[in-house]
Amino acid sequence: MKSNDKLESTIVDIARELRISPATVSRALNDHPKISHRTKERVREKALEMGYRRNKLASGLRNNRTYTIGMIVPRISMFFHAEVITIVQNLLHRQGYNLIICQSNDSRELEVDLASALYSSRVDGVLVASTLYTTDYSHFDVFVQKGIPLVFYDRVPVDFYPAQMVKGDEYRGGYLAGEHLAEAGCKNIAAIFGLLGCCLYKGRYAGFKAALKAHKLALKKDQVFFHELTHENALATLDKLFSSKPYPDGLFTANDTSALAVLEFARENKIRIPGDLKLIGYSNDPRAASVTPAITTVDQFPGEVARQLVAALNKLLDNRSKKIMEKPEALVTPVALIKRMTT
Amino acid sequence: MKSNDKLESTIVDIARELRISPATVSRALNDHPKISHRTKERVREKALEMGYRRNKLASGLRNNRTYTIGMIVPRISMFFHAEVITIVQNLLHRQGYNLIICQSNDSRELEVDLASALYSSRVDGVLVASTLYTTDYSHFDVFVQKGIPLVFYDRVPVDFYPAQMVKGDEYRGGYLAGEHLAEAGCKNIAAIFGLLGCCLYKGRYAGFKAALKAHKLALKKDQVFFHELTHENALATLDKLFSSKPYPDGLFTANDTSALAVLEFARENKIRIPGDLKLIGYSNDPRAASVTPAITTVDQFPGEVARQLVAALNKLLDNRSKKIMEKPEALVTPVALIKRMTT
DNA sequence: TTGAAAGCGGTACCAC
DNA sequence: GTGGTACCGCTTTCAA
Repeated sequence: MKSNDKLESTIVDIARELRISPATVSRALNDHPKISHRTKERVREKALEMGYRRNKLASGLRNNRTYTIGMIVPRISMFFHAEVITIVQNLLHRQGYNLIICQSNDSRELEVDLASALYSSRVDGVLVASTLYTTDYSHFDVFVQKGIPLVFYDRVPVDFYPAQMVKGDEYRGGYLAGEHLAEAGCKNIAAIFGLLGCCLYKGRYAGFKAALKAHKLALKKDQVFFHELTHENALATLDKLFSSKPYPDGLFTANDTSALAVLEFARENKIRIPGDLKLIGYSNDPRAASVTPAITTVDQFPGEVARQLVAALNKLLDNRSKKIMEKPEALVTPVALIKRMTT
Repeated sequence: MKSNDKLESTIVDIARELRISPATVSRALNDHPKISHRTKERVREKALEMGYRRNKLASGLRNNRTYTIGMIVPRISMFFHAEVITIVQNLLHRQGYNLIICQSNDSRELEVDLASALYSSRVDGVLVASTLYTTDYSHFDVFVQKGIPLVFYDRVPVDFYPAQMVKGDEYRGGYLAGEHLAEAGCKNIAAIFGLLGCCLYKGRYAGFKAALKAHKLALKKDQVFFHELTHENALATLDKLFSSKPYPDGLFTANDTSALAVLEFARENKIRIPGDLKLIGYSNDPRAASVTPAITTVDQFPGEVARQLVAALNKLLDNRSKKIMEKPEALVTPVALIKRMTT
């Protein structure tokens, strides 16, 4: 045993062993063009032998680059987000970036903490799908001010915020749903949305309303609900909706969790779907496909979102080193109606 | 504007503004007992005013502590893992730790990269549910050697590995499933497991076999299958299983994804469940509850796993500073049979 | 109660 | 092609 008492072997240790300078070792490990092939070989060999691993803290500190991207999502268990994360991670991994995934649990307080922690870790960029309750985005100001690439997606700021965005075509999604119900012959249509403070539901609601209007159908005030889209809330709303006639013959729920709840409610209350009630959900959650009857829903193409997200990030990362500030722009990703058995 | 040209404000900037030393600023920000209350106030105020944020890279480099824990899971989209992650994150957040979540996509190659990246980031500890294909765990040796807390859970090494473990009671889970089918009167029982290289299926298989044996039932060689538990694989196996009589009257699938596939196959092939075939899955995936008929399954108590995991980690983190090395030990978390409509 | 200064590990500028 | 060295931002002796 030589000097293995020390836990970490550093670039200096390698230099000492090889009787060369730390600078040379650093350059060799970074494949610097001006280092001789032989030296590189020797250094790499020794590094391996000594179990050397670059200390990212040190190099990040020196370089102002950590090759780490932070991502904040409301819940990793949501199908859409899990998909986006997976693809983003794979894409970034290829580029040599690491991804720090953080969950806000839909708590703005936690989101604030997470943003702060990511900044403290000096991530090179941040991807965010905010909580449903985030209306004040000032906890992200620090990234904007320091010129750290920041891209919002899915749940993006409703009011102007000086950052890049990738958003789904919520309006069109809502429109497609409304149109489909109308064309299926529904005359008395109801709908359940999330809170309109969130861009998602704002868009879906607007599109849905427009579609009904285009088909000369009204969306009556007491047939539209806005609340957090949980299983329980959906059941409560259905109780209300089916407490007095006339019952609706078409229902749009702005997520699939609620649509699943509808199925459950219908089964218990002998409401036939699609016979008595036609149903459309949103997100194309796999559960919507596996349930009986399979639920008609709107696909958000998480893969496409992920690709746009990484593309936008890359552009910002490039511009950053070139010190050019791009005007923030909103990219829109497609949606599509997936027709199944509930309509 | 004073010196706001510089993007980052550091402890030195604060010191200069306040005409005190950086050391004092550092101590004030860390709430050092010997700093006067007044100085602390002034520093904190100035820090806020200047938008100062501690640079974790620098403090981590200096302290050999990053207050960051790394976590490697096969897929965040799996219900069990999503649950564990969420609870682990919440627990660690309370303790002031950040969590880096990494996905191996069940690729050992990627797992190796991720382990290396986490070490490079000098995380204070690592939590791992390995890929199905990891049998060589040497990429984690670095953590063992440097005394960095390492805890495996769920998918743990089958052979001895010198690290702490938290594993589900797979044997008992398998036993409960077998016993339940036997007690339901099944005489011709089939089963689908994952590859036995993985501790999960090894345990579930052993328990299941033992239960059948205890009930004087045989598990025939051509009625047991071992393969990756995907939807497609399950359908293929079912084709085989139902290609010739006698058909099984009881089936255990070692995950819920496969059980869902069974439901789909049964529907298409007019097999009545539970009439013709009784079915048990594993994991208590929410989909198993929402489908019709709701699937009997085995709950793994992800919350309990998460708590044990964090407890084990904390113990190691404590011991580390005390420089005591604990003997690695395997903690076992409970499972429970959730009886529903398929049995 | 506070300050001066060394140093964590790696990189890059300036020499040679 | 290689070496010497200052420095990234923060913490922590040691000294006052």
